[in-house]
Amino acid sequence: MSASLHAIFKRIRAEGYKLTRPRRVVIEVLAGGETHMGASEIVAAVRQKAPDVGRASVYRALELLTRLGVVQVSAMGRATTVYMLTPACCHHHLVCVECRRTVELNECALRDLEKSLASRFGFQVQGHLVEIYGRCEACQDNPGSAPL
Amino acid sequence: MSASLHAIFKRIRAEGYKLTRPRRVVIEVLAGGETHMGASEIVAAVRQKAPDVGRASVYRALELLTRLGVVQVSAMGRATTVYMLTPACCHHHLVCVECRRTVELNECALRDLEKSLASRFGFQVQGHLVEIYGRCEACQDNPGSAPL
DNA sequence: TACGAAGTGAGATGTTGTCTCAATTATACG
DNA sequence: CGTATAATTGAGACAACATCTCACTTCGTA
Ligand SMILES: [Zn+2]
Ligand SMILES: [Zn+2]
Ligand SMILES: [Zn+2]
Ligand SMILES: [Zn+2]
Repeated sequence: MSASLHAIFKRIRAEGYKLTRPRRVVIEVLAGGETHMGASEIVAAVRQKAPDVGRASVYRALELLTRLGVVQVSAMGRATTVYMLTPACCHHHLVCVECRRTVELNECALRDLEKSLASRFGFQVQGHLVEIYGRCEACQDNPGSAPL
Repeated sequence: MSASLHAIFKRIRAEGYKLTRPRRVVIEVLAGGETHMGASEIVAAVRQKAPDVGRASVYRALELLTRLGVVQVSAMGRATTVYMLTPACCHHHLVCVECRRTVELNECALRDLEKSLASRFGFQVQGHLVEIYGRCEACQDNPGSAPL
């Protein structure tokens, strides 16, 4: 799925940042968990593996990793955000706005677009996020019955 | 840009919800403001137009409007979310992970994909969100200098 | 008019995110 | 391998954000 952990670690050092324990554990947790996790879930999982890691450091790590393009933040149609490792082999999300269930898509419609952006805007593309919203089959008849 | 306010109001009633003052004002604020606004900005703007509207109702309206596909929530690479009216004529975001500046794109690479999803997954597509992350020209040389 | 369902405002409460600062540690260099 | 040093950390205070409860209002319908 995502780039190997080793490659990510190397990347952090290459950018001039230290590869510290909090950063390493956050990455491992994201790699081992669900496709996307809330910040509090990440904090809990990190402290299970490394009880001495502070909450602030988890947030700081997530912020850095987002800047590096290693991690992506998404709202998934909600008020609070979730984090995920940026998938190397592109997967987009189909999100049901009623029940919040998601389906992962393995096709990508943006590769060509990305290339053209680099030249048109001088933009150094790190990755992209695509979320398609709607109602899943089950929720089309009984709207407003979101279980989550 | 987005569907006309009148069309949105009609839509709310058509779905069986009441068109109340909080809901109307939230929509007006989103239509009149920046392309995307944080929840607290929305609350402030709403209370300027209608001081008697409670914060909870603003959140409730945003939640409903998101379920209806009228509003989209996005993280824009940050820990806190922003809201925007779902653009009728598709615009995608190019987001700089360093300085948070964004560029709006007016092309859409997903229309065909959307159609095929409907048949393959029985999914009733309401809209989609595309964010492309990277570093803008100015931030490629001096990373970590985010002003915002 | 009486009813019930849907919606609301206020504020308590809970959750999430940020900040400060002394103490610690990863890395480069000798 | 120490040592120097700047980056990074943990703790907990703090601030912002989001949700929940509940009595009250609104509105369509009988
Ligand atoms: Zn659903
Ligand atoms: Zn893609
Ligand atoms: Zn930038
Ligand atoms: Zn599009």
